[in-house]
Amino acid sequence: MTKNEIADILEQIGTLLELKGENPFKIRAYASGARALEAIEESELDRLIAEESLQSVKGIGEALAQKITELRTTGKLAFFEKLQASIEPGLVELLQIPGLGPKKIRALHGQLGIASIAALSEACRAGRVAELAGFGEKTQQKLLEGIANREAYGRRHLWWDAYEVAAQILLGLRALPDVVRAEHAGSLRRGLETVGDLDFIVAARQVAPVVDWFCAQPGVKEVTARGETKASVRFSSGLQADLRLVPEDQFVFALHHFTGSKAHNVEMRQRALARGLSLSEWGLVSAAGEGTVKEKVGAAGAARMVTEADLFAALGLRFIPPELREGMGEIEWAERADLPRLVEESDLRGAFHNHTTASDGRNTLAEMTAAAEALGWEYLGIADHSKSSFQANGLSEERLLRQVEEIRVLNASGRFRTHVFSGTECDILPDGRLDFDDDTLRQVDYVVASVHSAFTQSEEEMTRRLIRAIEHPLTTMLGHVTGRLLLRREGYKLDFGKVIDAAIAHGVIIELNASPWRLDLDWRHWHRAAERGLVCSINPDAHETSGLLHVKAGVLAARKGWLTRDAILTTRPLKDVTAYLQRRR
DNA sequence: GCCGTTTTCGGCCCGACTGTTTTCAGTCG
Repeated sequence: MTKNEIADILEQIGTLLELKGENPFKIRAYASGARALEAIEESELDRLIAEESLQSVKGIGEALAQKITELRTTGKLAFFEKLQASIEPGLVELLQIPGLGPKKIRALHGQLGIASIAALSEACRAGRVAELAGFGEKTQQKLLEGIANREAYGRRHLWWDAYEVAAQILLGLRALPDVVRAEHAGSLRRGLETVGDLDFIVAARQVAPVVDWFCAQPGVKEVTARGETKASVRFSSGLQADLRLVPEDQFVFALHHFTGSKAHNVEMRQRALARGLSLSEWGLVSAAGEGTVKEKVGAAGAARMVTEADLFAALGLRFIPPELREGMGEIEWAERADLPRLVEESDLRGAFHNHTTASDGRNTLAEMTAAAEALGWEYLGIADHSKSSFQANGLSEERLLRQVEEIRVLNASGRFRTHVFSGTECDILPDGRLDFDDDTLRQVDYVVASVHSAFTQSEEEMTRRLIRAIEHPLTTMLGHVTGRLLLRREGYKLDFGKVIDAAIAHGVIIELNASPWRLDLDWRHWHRAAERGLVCSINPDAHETSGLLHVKAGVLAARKGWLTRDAILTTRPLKDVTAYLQRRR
């Protein structure tokens, strides 16, 4: 079991103990034990266990040392299993409702016997929750809203989660002997930040074995439809997946149709009609009803229609990448043949805004650097939290300066080919000031300024606050500008036009936070913003080594925002980035 | 459950906001 997996279990123990009403300090001991464990490197952990000296680590005592050792050596923990069995699983689920913490859940369970979201919903509607001490009408109403939101959100899934499932299925489909062509389609292929369901388009020599294989995928909870041309399944995660089987000569049309979006398809069909053609998922035919596309675009043209590029060409268009197919002007651009060459994952040479165990990350500076080196990155920016982010173990001035020194030593050692930039994710205080004084800020290579508090300010206050941070001469870039958490929390209210104008005027970068939960600033703003000169930085906001991979989601969002390599700082080589940052200091 | 030059028991412990209260508990980031 990896150290982060062990830390996860310590966290879960903390949560379960909270629900039991345990001593809060004991609960915190589990959380801080998890933090302490993350700050140890894997090889070091094995050495400490072998030497029975885990207790020498601050935050790990006798009890935690024993539990960590048991998990590392056996992969299990009897104490944890017993604890899990002693608590109704529905209570853990209740923690997902905003406004409900362990205390309130205990009251609901103890006094009303509520142990599931469904039971909570029923009790709220019956007015029984408002009658409890410590609860009231407003709380009851808020809980109902939270449950309703959760249900609405529950119908969609993060792109990243959907992609992980879809990528495996696509690989499997393509490996089947009967499959000629297979692609995924829908909002997943368009790289939308959330995905409703998965669509797979397959051309196969034989249908039945493909359908059988699809319905037998691991995690399939229910087969909701199963026929000659289509099968639908639902996974235990709630994610739905459709498989569509089409003849090989219709594959391109089906792929284009099911990739969408609806707005894009409507425009494409109108364009076809204007040329006397009719476009559908089945093909491109004469709109008069008689004859096929061969008579309209020539036999040679129809014979060549094996890729989407052929389909677009038949309508006088350059190929439109799926990410741009949102009905937001892409067809006019493709007609003029000047679609931008969108950024690609291979263009990236590094990333800023990453965390280590110094604040709330789960891997050490050396582990994060090694992971960046393994990705072939020329540079890695570290930006741990600043002092006001107590909840995230933000760094004081002293700890920040110590980290700057640690990074200087690491760079000088030549241990990694990847250069590390020292930075800070500096809180923007409610009045727009930064969390560190200028002397401290001048010690780091760059500053990511982010909001982590007072989310409920008015649009005017929040806009003024961000602009004040932008005007600070030492701000390099803004972090997750709206603070949204996809499917969980809306971003705060903001006048985007004013903030973007200010950023351009002061040469401040805005990050495209590539965390699959954020993807913030939203892709919908980027096309216009970049045209006006805004520079983007694709930042994974990684809190562990695997989080660096999230730049993949960031690149997709950037492509949806029409961004080219030139608009993105993190595609530039180390030499240029270094010069850029030095000009800003 | 962890910690310790006020040390083996008693303290640990950020601040804003909300909704419930009439001085504060619970939640959140």
